[in-house]
Amino acid sequence: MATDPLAIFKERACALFHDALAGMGSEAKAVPEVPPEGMGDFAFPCFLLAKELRRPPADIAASISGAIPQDSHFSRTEAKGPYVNFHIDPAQLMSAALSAVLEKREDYGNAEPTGRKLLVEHTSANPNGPLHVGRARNPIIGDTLARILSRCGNTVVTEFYVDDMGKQQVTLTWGVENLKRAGEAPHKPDHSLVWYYQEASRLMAEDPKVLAQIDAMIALYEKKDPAIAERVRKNCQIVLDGMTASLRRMDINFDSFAWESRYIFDGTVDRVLDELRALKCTAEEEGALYLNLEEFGITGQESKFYLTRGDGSSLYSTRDMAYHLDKLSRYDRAIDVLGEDHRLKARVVGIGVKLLGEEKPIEPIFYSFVSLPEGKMSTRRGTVVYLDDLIEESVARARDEVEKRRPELSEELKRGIAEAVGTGAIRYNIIRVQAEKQMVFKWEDALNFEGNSAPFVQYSHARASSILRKATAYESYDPCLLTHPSEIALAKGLARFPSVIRECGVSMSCHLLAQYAFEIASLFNQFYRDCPVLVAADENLKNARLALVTASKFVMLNALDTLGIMAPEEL
RNA sequence: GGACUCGUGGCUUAGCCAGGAUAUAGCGCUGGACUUCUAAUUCAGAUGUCUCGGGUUCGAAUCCCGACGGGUCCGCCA
Repeated sequence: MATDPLAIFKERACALFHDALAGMGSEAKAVPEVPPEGMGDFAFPCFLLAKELRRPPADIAASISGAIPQDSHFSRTEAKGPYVNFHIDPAQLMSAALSAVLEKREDYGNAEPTGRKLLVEHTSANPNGPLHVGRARNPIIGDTLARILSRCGNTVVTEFYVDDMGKQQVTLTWGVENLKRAGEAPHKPDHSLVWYYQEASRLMAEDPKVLAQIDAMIALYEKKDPAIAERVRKNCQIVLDGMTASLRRMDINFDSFAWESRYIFDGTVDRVLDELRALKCTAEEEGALYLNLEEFGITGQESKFYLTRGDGSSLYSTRDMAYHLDKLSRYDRAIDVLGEDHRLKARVVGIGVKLLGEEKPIEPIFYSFVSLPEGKMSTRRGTVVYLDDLIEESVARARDEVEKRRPELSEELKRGIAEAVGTGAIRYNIIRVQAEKQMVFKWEDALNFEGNSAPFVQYSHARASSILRKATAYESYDPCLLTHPSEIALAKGLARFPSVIRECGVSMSCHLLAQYAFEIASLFNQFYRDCPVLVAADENLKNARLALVTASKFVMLNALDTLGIMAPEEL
């Protein structure tokens, strides 16, 4: 059974079009496009054929259209200017869409298994304080992408790369071990520890003795001192636990954690350095090994890329090369979700990994920063909006709305709805924007529950659920009874879901899925307005509409699930 | 200074990779729809030199070059 109900129509249209074209003596191939509203379902442009056949495009379209025989899949095919447009027979489409969704249900939209195992590395934030809204774009993109790629038939593993070797983590540990906090500490561990990091950073900047102590700790750490490693890791783990707790609330979970220090302590970084040292494109300068980037097309001041310090100790990107070699040996594809500040580094790590003999590429996805209206966010300076505060605020606002709209619901139900709406709205509002566009964080946008938002989709899903709750189960349905334009438009939308998932996976972009979810919800709302279900004219029409409602509910559910957003039965 | 990236109604945004038929939507604005399966909904209307200038093309929001504006990077930090 076909997973994609549109595929059979598309193939048929292509075959008919090319048969007609062959009849005119042309071997040319044309790819169908999606025409504007009301002009059918597949459009074949005839511009490219104009040159070969030496006739105007509109002429060719008319001839081809005339040569296409009547076909049961299509209600009509017509030439419209320079295009040949195919209109899918609405009854056939309705039938194909409904049977595809109702057969696959929760799995509708999933592709056949590829047999490939992928790793999506995301978040990987320095464990020196709680996640802020700027960084939150990373886990939301990463988790959504993992869900999309999984529906595309891959086995997907998500991983958090824990940077436990950085100066920031040592600074945090120095703070925890040397500073005494006055007053009450915040309850959540990451929020409690960030004070030590901020305070230690401040002291380090004004007091050279503090700086010296921290530098001494770093030196010891780099000599692979196990005791200090344990002290630093302990604090990293505490902050990490706080971060993952916040993310869990948005249904973001990690399958594994890779600790940066591991690659130092188990000797893989040393092996990587030995191999790099032997290459022609590396050289040393006062004991420091560097990679000459000029021959890779990266010129200017950044053409010398340092791999070690003068004392031979490794640098961040070198350790990243070791990590990526390990990843690529374990998985068929390695995808990294990275902030735009990592663009150059990611390129260099990619070059390094290739030089070290790895054939598979690292596939980075970049996103631009989320800033505040008054400037960029910084944990060190404390100019941030913490993710936890945003979640609290969003859930509280959702709670107010539920209280206002559904006072009769039980306490437990209201709490569950507020949580789903509050966290869903955050995920949606971040994922709906293309990753590479920069965003300015505004509370009013982040807490938008109307229009293009998660609650809009959740609300439509709840409406569908409500109808199904009140209806008695139908035995069978006749898709031919569904002929209202709103019903047809909705069915066409439902039929598109598998190709939307595929497109998101191929282009590795998540914002298209949010847009699709919104479109389906909007189509469902129009159907809801135009076509009464429970009080339909007769029993047969009611059953057919119940089938359409059921299918719509599954598609909205699947789209929301792929976006990592809960779909409550009631709102 | 060099490199990368983004620039689409008042605000936010899709389309750009694979150029083609009236540029997608949301917010906001004006006006309408709750005796109707949940109005977090819906309908109508106003709002655009697709940053600017060149080029390629029968045809450019889309490709190329240049400029301008925002962001980011250019450390033996991470």
